[in-house]
Amino acid sequence: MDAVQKIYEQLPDEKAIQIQRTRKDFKGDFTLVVFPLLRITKKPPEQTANEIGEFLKREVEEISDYNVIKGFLNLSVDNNFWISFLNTIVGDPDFGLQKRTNPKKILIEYSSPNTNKPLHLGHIRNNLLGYSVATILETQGHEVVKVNLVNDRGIHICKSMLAWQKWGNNLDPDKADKKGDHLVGDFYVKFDQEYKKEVNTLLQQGMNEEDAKKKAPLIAEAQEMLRKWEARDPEVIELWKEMNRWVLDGFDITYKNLGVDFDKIYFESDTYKLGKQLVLQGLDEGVFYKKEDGSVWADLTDEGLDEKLLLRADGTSVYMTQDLGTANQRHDDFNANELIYVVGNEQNYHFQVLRILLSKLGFSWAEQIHHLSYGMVELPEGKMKSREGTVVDADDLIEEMVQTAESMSKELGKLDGFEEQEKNRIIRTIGLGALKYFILKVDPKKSMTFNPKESIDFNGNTGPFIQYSYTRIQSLIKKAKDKGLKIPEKTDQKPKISSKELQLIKILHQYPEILTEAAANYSPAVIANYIYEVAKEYNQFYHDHPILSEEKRSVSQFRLLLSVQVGRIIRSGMKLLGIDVPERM
RNA sequence: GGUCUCGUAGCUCAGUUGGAUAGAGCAACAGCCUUCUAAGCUGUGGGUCGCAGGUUCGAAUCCUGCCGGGAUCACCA
Repeated sequence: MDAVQKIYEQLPDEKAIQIQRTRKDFKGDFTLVVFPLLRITKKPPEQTANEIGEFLKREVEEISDYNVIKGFLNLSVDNNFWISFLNTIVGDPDFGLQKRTNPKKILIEYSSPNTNKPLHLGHIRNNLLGYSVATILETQGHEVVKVNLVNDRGIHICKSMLAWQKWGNNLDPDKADKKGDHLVGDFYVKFDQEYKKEVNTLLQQGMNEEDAKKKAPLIAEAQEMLRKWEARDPEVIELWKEMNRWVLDGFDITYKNLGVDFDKIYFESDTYKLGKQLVLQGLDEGVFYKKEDGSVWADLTDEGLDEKLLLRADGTSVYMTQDLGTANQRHDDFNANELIYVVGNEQNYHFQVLRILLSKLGFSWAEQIHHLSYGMVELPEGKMKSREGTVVDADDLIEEMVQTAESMSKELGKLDGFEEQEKNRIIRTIGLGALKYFILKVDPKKSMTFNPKESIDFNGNTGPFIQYSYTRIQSLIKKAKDKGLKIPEKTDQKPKISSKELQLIKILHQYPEILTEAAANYSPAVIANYIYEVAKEYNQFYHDHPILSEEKRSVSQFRLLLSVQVGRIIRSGMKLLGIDVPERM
């Protein structure tokens, strides 16, 4: 910008300075797009570019050369700059981590399971996204609180409980030799089957469908149970506590396998009454209104939306009421600057309304609520439907991935010479790495297709490929040490560097930008795709250039240094995604 | 029907927020194991960026309208 001012004696608009990375097929590192500057220079694009380029080459030390193609001024940065950049980052183990002067306190809610069935593929996407975004924000210097709101009450919970009472034969997870969440899920399915039978019978007796669904004895019993639960009936409460414990123990295992965790777990049974007070307050203030039957509503037609029910005629809450309450409570509990909800895109409307209602109630922090909306996970055959048994169970899937990792590794002879225990750890890391990476590399907001067969692929743009690149670097470092080759802290000499080495350094240079972008968009996918690029670039470089050759020691040292740094970037990037990398594989 | 969202190679996905000749992997085909791990590397073929307009020096990207898929518009959570 200064350059433009000096040459043309006029300060350009900040927006008019467009500097970007030069495309691969052109010579240069950074490109200045001169089109926006023509208004000031009043000269043809090429002449303008040449004038600026000449000036920069003369005045700025780091810029070694330039070339002009049409309206693009490609600037080449001196190799010494890249070498000293590499030296700098090697000396900074926290390279890329932002030290913010004004860190935010960010609360992120994710997972939010129901305690009537086990976790499935959709939950996996949710959990991985939530955990990863939390880690990314932390590295950006923010204080992050991870929260899980467990939906542990309601009619669906009663359905499982009722089925257990009727057909459970006092079975528990130990006796059934089954994870508790799966056992309870079985009863949920059982309920639905029996309920359907009843509805069919009623239909055959000539009842219409709507009535039959309402009048079936089982649903009536479940509703009765819910009433008892709300009245704190001791027997029901005890059963409820026990079965929830089974499920939660089961979830803990799945969470542990996925490598996710929480700072605080909320239970809906504790919070479901919140919000009513807020609504009544809003009613007093005239923000909401009451209908003749006594129900309370919000009028959102000004915003282009419908009316929204907040309290039923009998004074009980709905989902939205609760969410108003929990949002408020959370804001009070943590005084967070930002609240992120990781929730599927089927609730986009809900969160749109939630934000509007909170601001209508006068909460200034309403705008700090972010809905991290993610798309459905579909199977090649179509959508997953729990009732039709086409869900992919989380535990089954994890197990399947690990088993595939095992058989692939065996086939390739990768596991020879490992202790049993270490072998198991490695195949777990790889199997889960494949699964996690497959899910995280896709832009969160897009719905994605999950093909179980393809996801287990370990070649190409996959987690195992990246893990593999990392372990090769580790092995390289070890072998270098064994050979007595010292890994340099930095390189003081000025080695001649090849184009591939340069390219790698330039890619590493982008790391901080990538982190910022990922944090701003709440998108681990940005990092995933970047790490793949690093790993791929490294593999190509690695293939072309032997590093440990005796005769070219000085060159080798530099390459070793570069390898170490690539390894660090891969490891930290994978950590941000919540994916482990093995030291050897 | 209203609102939101997505549409890029046969398949799964990127595309640095408006820049240059559109990028990977898988699948197909042809090569590469005396270098440190071949879970790798090299090459070939494959595109009307859903369609049509508009905005401007310049559009996969922004605006409008169609077409197609998905979500949502519950006194379910």
